[in-house]
Amino acid sequence: MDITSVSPPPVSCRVCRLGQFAIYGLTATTNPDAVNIKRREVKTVAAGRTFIREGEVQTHVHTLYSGWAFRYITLPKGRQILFFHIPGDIIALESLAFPGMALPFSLKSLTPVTLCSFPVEDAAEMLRASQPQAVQAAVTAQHYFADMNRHLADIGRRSAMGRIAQLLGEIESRLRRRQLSKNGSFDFPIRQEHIADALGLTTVYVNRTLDRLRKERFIDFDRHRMTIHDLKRLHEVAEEE
Amino acid sequence: MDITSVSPPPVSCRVCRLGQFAIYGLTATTNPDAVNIKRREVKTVAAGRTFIREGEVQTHVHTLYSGWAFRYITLPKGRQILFFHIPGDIIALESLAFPGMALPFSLKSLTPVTLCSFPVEDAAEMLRASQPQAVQAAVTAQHYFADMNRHLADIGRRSAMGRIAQLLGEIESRLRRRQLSKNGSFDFPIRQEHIADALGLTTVYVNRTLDRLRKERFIDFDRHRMTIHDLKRLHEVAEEE
DNA sequence: CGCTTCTTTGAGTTTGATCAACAATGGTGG
DNA sequence: CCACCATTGTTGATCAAACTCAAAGAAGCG
Repeated sequence: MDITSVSPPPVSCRVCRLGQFAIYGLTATTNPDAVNIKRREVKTVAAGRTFIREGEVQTHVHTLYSGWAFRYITLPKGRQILFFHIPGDIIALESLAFPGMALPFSLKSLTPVTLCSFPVEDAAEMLRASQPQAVQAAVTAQHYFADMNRHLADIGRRSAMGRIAQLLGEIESRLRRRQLSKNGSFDFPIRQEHIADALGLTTVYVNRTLDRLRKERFIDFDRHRMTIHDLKRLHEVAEEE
Repeated sequence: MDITSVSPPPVSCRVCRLGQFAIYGLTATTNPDAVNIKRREVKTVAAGRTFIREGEVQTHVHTLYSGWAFRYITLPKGRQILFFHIPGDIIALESLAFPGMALPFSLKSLTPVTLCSFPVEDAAEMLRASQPQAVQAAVTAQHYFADMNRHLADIGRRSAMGRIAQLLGEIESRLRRRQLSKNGSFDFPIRQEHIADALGLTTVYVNRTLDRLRKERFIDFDRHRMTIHDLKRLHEVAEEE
């Protein structure tokens, strides 16, 4: 892993606002010290760094404590972004499900990033220690795999407009669950190039489509912030196109 | 499950040519009777039937003993085919990885299909009983999830020509590993409509593209059989477009 | 043989890509 | 604080890929 620096004194898991959303969320709520003990490292990564490379075997799973990152595959024709990670996400979940697995994708930071890292075996033990926690973790993993199916379908069948509306809607909904979106307005460090790489479009066309969405008052944005004016209407666009 | 009829006297797993390719393949090779004992049912399904529906919880995992099927999601805009299953494939692998999970997709038969079904718990036990078998099964599952990532990338970034070449190449390679393709020639019960639904194209355009591949002597086909004349060249097309 | 499901072909249209500038933004060092 | 540079975003013109609509041929099946 490409670590830029070790972060300032780690906050105790006891006061972490994001732990409840992590894969060990139940434990984080009922017994934060149990999480704190397992957390071996807190790492920071500068913006724009590939900090996990395709083919690596991960000894740790990571909770994205702050910042955004994305998961991608490199293809002859360019890169395909598979997923955008927001604060509270678990990274390298598959290393937990399949210990020893070589990851089939890389990870790159969009912003400076802070990761809380747990040895795979310790994380697994934490889940095993509590039946309800194990169930919750399994549900998270299921959602995650089901989402992959859906994403595949989204790319295959929707127009540029529909795909972008869908992506924005999905990101907003994930941020909202973490209390990181207020009234449809949220930090948005994704550049148009990344949207293009995630949806199989060109940057130019992403720009024109975003412009249409802006002109038609669906959304507003500048380089740092996105605001969705009418989530329901945006959702309709996503469904219909 | 939508069972059309119970099949004729089940063949013993001892003489099954496909068991070695299943998720319990190692056990099937070293101790076929252990597999036979766990196999509770052999079912047949007529062609063109949806035999597992989205949202169902599976009590069994199934090995596709004969015939082809596909996995799909229904969307407002039509269906998205996620995967084509060939003989020897495991169906509903995720029910084994996550017992009790509601499947996020449906399954439909392309041809008449025979399934060997194992209670989830028995299958899990069979894997646990042998360390090397457990490892092999985990590897299979990993490949499977990695393939999903790749498929997503394929749809996003390739032209119609590239996608079709890629799909044909991948199917041929999977069939070959099961000794179901000889010299690039194999049974092919997939209709052009299914290719379209898998790749996010229209049937008409799939037809024109297949026609181009035929005219340029990459492939030959009629309704039942596909022949790939030069696998390497087809692979190049898949990579480049 | 008659019906249904698939495949094939034609003509015209739309979506999104390509190529090429140029403008705005956000650091950075001086 | 300003000048400079590297990214990122915006716009125009043109082109190609893929879609739509429509209709006619094969194939397969009862």
